[in-house]
Amino acid sequence: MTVATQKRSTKRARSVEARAERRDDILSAAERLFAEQRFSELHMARLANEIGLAKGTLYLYFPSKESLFLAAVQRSLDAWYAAIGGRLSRHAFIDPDALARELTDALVEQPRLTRLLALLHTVLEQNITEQDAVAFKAFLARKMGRTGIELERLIPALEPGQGARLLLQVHAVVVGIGQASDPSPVVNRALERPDLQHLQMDLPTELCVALSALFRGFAAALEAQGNTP
Amino acid sequence: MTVATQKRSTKRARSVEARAERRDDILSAAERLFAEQRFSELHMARLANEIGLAKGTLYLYFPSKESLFLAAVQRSLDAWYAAIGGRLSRHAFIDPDALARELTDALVEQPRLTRLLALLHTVLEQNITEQDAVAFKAFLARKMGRTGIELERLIPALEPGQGARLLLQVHAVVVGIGQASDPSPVVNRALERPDLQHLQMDLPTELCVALSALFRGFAAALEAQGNTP
Amino acid sequence: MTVATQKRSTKRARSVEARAERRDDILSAAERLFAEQRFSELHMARLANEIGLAKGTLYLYFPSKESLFLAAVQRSLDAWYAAIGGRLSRHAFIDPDALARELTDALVEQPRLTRLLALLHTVLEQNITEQDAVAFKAFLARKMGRTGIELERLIPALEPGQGARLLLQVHAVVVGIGQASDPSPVVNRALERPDLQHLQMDLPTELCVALSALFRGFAAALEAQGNTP
Amino acid sequence: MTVATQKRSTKRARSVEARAERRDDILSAAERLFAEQRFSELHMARLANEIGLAKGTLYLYFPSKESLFLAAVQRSLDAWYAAIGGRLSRHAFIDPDALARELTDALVEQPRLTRLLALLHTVLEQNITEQDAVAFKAFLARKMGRTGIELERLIPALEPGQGARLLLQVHAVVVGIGQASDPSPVVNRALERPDLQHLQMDLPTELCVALSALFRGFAAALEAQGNTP
DNA sequence: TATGAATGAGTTTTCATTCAT
DNA sequence: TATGAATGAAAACTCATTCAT
Repeated sequence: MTVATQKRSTKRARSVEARAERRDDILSAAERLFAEQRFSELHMARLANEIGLAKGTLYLYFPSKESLFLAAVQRSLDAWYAAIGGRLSRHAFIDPDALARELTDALVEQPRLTRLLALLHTVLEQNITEQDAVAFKAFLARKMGRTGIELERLIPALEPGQGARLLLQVHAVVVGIGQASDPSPVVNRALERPDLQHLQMDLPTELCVALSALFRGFAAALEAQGNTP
Repeated sequence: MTVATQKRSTKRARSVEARAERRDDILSAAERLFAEQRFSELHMARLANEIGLAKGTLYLYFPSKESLFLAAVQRSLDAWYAAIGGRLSRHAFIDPDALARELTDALVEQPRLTRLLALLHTVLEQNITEQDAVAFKAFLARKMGRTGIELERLIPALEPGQGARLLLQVHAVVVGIGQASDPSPVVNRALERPDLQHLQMDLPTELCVALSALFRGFAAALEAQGNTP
Repeated sequence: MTVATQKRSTKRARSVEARAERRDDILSAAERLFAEQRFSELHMARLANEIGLAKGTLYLYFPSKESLFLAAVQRSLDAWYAAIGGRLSRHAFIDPDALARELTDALVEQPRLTRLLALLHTVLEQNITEQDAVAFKAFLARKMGRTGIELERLIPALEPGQGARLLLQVHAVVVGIGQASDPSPVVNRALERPDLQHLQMDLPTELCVALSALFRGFAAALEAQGNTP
Repeated sequence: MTVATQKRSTKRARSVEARAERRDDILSAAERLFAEQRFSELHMARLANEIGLAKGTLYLYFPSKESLFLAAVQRSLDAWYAAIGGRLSRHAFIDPDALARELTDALVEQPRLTRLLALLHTVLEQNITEQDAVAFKAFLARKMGRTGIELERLIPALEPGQGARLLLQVHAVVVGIGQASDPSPVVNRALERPDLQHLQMDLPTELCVALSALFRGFAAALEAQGNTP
């Protein structure tokens, strides 16, 4: 199917940079292959082969398959938050629709993130060490905190801390719509039937609508609260 | 050759009613045990044993483990929609907060539904026949269609068909927040740390907030649209 | 595939004759289905369904699947020996070629016998009671004894007892060529290749050649022995 | 997730030779154990354990149980043909009895071959890939072709191609008599009864007689044909 | 560092047979 | 007799991970 890239260079990664680069290669390959195959179907052997490494070598960079994919999730989330940061910094204030659009556009640039996020709850978080869990969640808290503050800057109605909370809900919505819009092949075929087509969800469209509504509603609720304390 | 060393036989379900009842017993047990153990840890043997049946008997009622749990999801969803129907029918009109509250309350009455829903995308829909997928999605379409119309009655701003679409988003939100609020034990422990506590999500609270915002925002968007066509 | 005959008459077989007839129906169905499906793929449920009986009913007639098929083998062997008897009785003496032809022709009239015989050694005789084994072998001894005597009548060179012994070898040859000429679908496909076609064996042709050679050689050996005692 | 609790590791077969040797060890063990236990009773676990390997390791050498035993059949057949080749090369010409004796003696040196051959038709050839089937049959064609030519040299009456054909029949006879002379324990007990003893077949004796007759008859038929064309 | 041979835990599903009805 | 619901034993194979080289 996918031809083994087999770089056959397989030089030893001696320097720190070389190691970091190889680690990144692994994550990229994992991300790429994961777009084609489900987690359980994507074997470490295939991944190693794709990169031109031996199976054992992967374990010099990641202690487990779960840990490897957790790193991939993290990397992809990182990129998303970076993209969001860049986009938001260009606004002085922003209305719900525009914010939803920015987040959605930033997500579309990371087309593999949603699949990876779906792994998070159902697979990865079931099979990692507490240490990894803490590290990942701390990373998430950091990113959300930072971007939350940015949101609070853009949406005056948001009080301190509510930006991050809003982001938690954004996450949930991304996960939910992400899963609904990425059905398995079998389900996909079922949803092609005329009478079931309206159950299909297009990720960008629906996500933008949902986020927009969420932001609008959130703001409205806060204003209502604010007006009638 | 294969000797069946009968131990103690359960009463035979010969009538149609008895069969339906036994099927229901199986689903109830599956639901109950699934609240304790993850899907992959919940073996058919344990399930059978719990009910006092032999493993093979389960397969007289469901062709596979996946199919069994799909039926459990369906039953639980059915109950949720029934509860929603009952609750909504008592309103002539409804505001976003109240609607969010009703849906949330109805969900809280089905505490196992969210976990089952999380299975849907990641496990069940990967391993079922197209026929089962069609049946399940048709069931979903029916329920959503009916309840969608009810929503359109309660929220005048909703045009025909938008009730069901809104429900698709409700589903996504339920799935997303459901997963976020039901972390694995390891993650749970991580989230107990002071600096990570704010990542915890309480299902009823957050769901109600999110749905309320969603409805409010949806209505607002529609009105905005309606006012400036 | 094969449409369930579903006689739905399913009258109770009260008289002895009715029982015998039903037993025969079962054997006929077993033989017929066994021509389509290998032993392990031919389930008792399918067999029962084909006849329009319930699974359990089969066990009122045969104590086990193996026993059922052993009876089928026996019935088919019986028919073969009957056919042979009829054919041989029409000769006063016979030459090797003609004898081989008669046996082969008699076998061709029982096209399912060879498959059943292949079951005998590898499956049935591994899983029957000693009692059944004795009964079957005694039956075989009876048939072979009788026909052996007939052979001794037709081939003067044969001394008493050698007819039966010759038949044992005939059996072996029938089994061996029977298996070789009835390859599995996969092997069949392999044997269609030009360079492998010469490994194909046509049962009637090869059997006749082999038996003819066997008889001719047997007679020659005896004569050689007889001439130089 | 899946923790590999290494116990004691066998020496790793890294070189090509070491791998070939290990493969051979596996085949030898399989052959040896198969003399004691029927195919279905001989579990891969037992086999692995016997060699001091883990189950999984077997699958590094053979893709399936069937494929493993097919290789065993092939190896054993190979040895038989080698033995035959050696024996026949010592003759300038040969009479039927002597030929039968050589083949029988060569077979007796491979006491496990007949059992393995019985597997071929009933089990192995039902469960292999077409590719494996082709490879095996091609191997067989090669061996038979070579030995067939040898036969044609030794038996002048044989025309080109008839040596191989004769070998096909030899195969069939070996299979048939092999099965008849290797009854299951139960049948064996039945055949110990005085009135059934004459159904017992002694492999070397009966095979030699049958082959001798076959060759003699074959030659006679050819001569008859040759004399009266 | 890299390799890849070796490890071994882990579980659904089938189907001949039984027996309550 | 007939039914068919219930029984439960049974085993090959995968693949993440390890570790000798």
